[in-house]
Amino acid sequence: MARKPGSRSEITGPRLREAALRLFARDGYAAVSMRQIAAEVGVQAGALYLYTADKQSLLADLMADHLEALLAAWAEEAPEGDARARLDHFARFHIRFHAARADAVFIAYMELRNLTPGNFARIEALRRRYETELEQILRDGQAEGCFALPDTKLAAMALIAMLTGVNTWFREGGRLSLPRVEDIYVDMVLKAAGATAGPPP
Amino acid sequence: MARKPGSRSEITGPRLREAALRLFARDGYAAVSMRQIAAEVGVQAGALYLYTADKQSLLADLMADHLEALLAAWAEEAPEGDARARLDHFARFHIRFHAARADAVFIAYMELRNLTPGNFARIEALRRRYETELEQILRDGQAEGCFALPDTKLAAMALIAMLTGVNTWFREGGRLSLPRVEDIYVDMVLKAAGATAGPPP
DNA sequence: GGTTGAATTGAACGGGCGTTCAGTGACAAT
DNA sequence: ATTGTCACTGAACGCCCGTTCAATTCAACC
Repeated sequence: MARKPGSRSEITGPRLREAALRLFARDGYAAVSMRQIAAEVGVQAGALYLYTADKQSLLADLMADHLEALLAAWAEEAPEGDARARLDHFARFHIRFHAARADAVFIAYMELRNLTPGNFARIEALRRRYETELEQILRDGQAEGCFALPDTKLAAMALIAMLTGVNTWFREGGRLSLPRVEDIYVDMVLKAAGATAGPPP
Repeated sequence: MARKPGSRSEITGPRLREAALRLFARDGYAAVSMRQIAAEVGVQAGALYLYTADKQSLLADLMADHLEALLAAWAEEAPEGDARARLDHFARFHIRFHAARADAVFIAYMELRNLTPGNFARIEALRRRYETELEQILRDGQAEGCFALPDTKLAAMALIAMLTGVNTWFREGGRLSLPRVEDIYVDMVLKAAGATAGPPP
């Protein structure tokens, strides 16, 4: 047996990426073997190398794609208005986007140490760009006089850590709906930023 | 050659735990081999099994010890006073304790998925106990009327995520000293909790 | 319907894994 | 000086790892 009936690269390629994403998120990059991924795809291990140079770039590409999708999605929202409204928007966007891609988020935060230095730099630069988006909002708010923050850089990291933390416990169908979670976090985020009172939720 | 000169179990035991802690934190549990740990200790791999039943319980014990030390240290601080002062105290304690044990913190958050179900339950129960300590402060503050929180459970998780995030970037000798970082985070934490104004920092 | 190129197999490569255990040298107590 | 236990070695067990490659079969086009 060699080539399988119905086989097409536009099918196997994405399936490889989906399987790798799920398995890496569940068990960790180091604990998942190429043979396990191949079995999930329904293929022998050797066939994977038609779609990725090696295991390392499979991981790096998954992470880079996730972060690029994140930046692209945020760029598309491009909120207008005062800093308060934009921070509200950012918090909701972050929670919503991350809740919809739990596996990719998990990998992008947990598997950084398994990247080679070159790949790490590439990924880290993308993450930094996203952080800067929030930092800009905080700086603008500071300038407009509607936020009160001792350090915008720290605040950006603190708020992102808080928002990303949602992913560790949120499950669809739990005690709270996602919009309700958004409301609660927006309230805390705005308060933490020292936002002057705006329209009540 | 068999027994080595100067060898004593009170020495090798701790050295094993220190080496495992450092290597697990740096490379991840799955990526570190017993032979690597042994080399770090200066011993052959087989000798490790005089000090741990297997690799899995080595990890579980490191995590349990960390969380038990955390709970014990917090119990010893036992802050008195109103909820606002206790929340201030908790935030500073959390940042200080975690900054001093970056490796253990990292492992306790990142390697949960490498625990067997039994060990996972044991560790998770300890973490939950710590979360409850904060939640109690928030509930008391809510009752005292000095906090304004839509959901104390969520707030507890959100604040812990924010505080623990410090560990991802804080390095001794960086732009900000630890006490300064504490001040900044306490400010944001109190604001996020909707704390009514107290003494300025 | 024949040809060509794409998709895949299956075996092999060298190496590392966690764990066990008989053997051995060093220390402590007598 | 002898004994007994403690701490450790070194080899072995069976197994899995990431990656390569010749051979093979299918799909697509002429």
